[in-house]
Amino acid sequence: MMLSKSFYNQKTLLVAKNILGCILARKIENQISKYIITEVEAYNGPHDLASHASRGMTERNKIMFGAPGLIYIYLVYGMHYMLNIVTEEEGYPAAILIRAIEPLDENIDKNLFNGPAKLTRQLGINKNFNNLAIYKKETGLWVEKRPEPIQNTQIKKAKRVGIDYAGEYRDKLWRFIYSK
DNA sequence: ACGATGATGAAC
DNA sequence: TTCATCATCGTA
Repeated sequence: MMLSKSFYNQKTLLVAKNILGCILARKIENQISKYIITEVEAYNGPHDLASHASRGMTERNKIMFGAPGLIYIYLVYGMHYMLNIVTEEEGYPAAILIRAIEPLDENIDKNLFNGPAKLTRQLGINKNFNNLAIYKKETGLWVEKRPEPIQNTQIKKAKRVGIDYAGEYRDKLWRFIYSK
């Protein structure tokens, strides 16, 4: 069952926690592969100094100000695409960054997907996905509800990675990690 | 510990 | 138009 647009129109920290354990599905040439979402980060609002949106709207980050459920892709370090999903109502800039997923197929090497750049590379996700809707199957990328419930004790909180410049927001525990 | 690698945004 | 910066990763 695919998560609908309304799922993403909730508080960003809630979306971050609730998407853990859900299934990320990718369809390439009629082949569907599925992965458990295991790690995400929240980039929350105009005041979050770690967020691209903290210095106002630009050509790159304008998707973050858009409707919930839109895909925000950007390139870092000249070579890595980052996969984000926009949260909350239009006009409020926020998104979650997908940092790690785990293949349902146990035969596939998990280590290929345990990083935000590694997973986009594996799934063939690039700038073409920017501004597409993750709640539409024709995008070829969607999220399905949790196959089984998870406990709060399975969710670890941590500081976000690579944002030491973010002042008072540097130490926010806005990174969420799901472990079985 | 460090270099790869290029789009982005702000300054000039 | 230039220039510093960067929500990372693989190799050392």
